Amino acid sequence: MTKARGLVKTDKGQQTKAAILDAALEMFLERGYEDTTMRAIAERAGVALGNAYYYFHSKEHLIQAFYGRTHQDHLNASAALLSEERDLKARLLGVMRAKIETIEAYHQFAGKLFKTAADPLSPLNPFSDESDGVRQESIAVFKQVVEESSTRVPKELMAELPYLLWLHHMGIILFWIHDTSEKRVRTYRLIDRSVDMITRLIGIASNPLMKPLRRSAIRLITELRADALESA
Amino acid sequence: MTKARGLVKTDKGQQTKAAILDAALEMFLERGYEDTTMRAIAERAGVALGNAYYYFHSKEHLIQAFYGRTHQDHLNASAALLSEERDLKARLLGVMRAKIETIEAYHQFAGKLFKTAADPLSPLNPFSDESDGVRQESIAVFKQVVEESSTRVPKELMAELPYLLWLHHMGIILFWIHDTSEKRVRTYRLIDRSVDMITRLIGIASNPLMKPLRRSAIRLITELRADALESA
DNA sequence: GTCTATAACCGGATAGAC
DNA sequence: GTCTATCCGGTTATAGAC
Repeated sequence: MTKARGLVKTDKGQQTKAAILDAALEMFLERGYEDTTMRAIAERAGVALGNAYYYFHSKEHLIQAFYGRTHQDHLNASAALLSEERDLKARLLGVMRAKIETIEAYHQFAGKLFKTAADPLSPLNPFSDESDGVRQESIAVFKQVVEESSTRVPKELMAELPYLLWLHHMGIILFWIHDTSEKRVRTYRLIDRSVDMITRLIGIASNPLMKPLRRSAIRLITELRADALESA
Repeated sequence: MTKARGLVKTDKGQQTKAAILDAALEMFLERGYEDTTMRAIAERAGVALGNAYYYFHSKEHLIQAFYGRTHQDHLNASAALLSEERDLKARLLGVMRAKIETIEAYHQFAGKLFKTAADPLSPLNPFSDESDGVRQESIAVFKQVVEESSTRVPKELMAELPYLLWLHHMGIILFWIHDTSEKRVRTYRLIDRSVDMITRLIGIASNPLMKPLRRSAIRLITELRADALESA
């Protein structure tokens, strides 16, 4: 209700905003999030400190661009696989590996990033309203992974599966943040194993005998999703 | 290896440290974590600002006391149930509800707390070495939940189940942090539903026909646990 | 109304005297 | 072990230019 802030109208404004953003992402990569001051960002971008705040509510808001940027990278990196491969397991595996590959460069400051994202009140929180757009797009990728695969999934499960896979992917990222192994081998191993488990579980859950359990599980997930997103 | 800080030797030191801690926890409850300044804590404790930092490396370190305190509360709140009830589902349900009840008073600043705990480099991180003691004790509660129940669990599953239940409990807390519903009804509902699912899954996983899947799952969990704790 | 710049404020953290 | 003085950086207020 207050802020016209960030709603840039002029060309010059666009350029200024982009300059600030570029400077920020550059410096985050160079020296990490916490060691990059707003003053330094403003200086590199060639604007005054107050001006940076005119375009970005806070330092955290600069990170939102990171989401969008890496998401786009991820889409590009996954596109070929998703159009060629039809096996569900291979699709999921490929998409997850691509995800880690696209964010790998940011590993050193991902911890700080995650830290701010974990705050329920932060706009960066993946469950928050402000993250809705990115989250929807991210879930959509997993929807595509399943829908355009050769695997048949019961309709009721299909309704929740993309969200579940997105949750799984968030868990993998959490693990990756903590993973200090060389070349992130542990994360990749975890991906291999968990994707294997998931595809097997989907198979089992699709068995008609599992219907009662499946219904309970789906009710659980549906509520979980509704609640998590509503209260965020 | 560096710091003698916080290693209190004298009686007077003990008292000062305790005074600071009490003042801090009081004020966190009264006005929340972020609205409580170190200056205000020092003032209420009757010491100088610098002195508070002599005893606690940072504001975050004041929170560690919170862990110990609520864990003890949780143990007390669960003791009666654990000695009387033998049904696994009832035991797990009781322990989980007791957990939320014991931390409910801190809900308003739990978000900030979680935020710092999410940082891989923070000593408050539940996977960190510094948290090892509390984590072990916490996992031990779930070990007791299963072992002293009337349910038989395959040995290989039994080895990982306490850790899994602890992970589930961390997930519930994460949900609770984001839960703004009245009386936290959503969290309690999630507990009911997820505990129901878990006990059913244990039943299914214990079926001999499930052995191959069970083995895969257990291998996944074992590695996950080893990696998460080693790289922390 | 759109944008820029300067000067403060505030609170976490540290230095160093006693 | 305790204090005072100070730094530092995120954030805000405000004045004004286009």
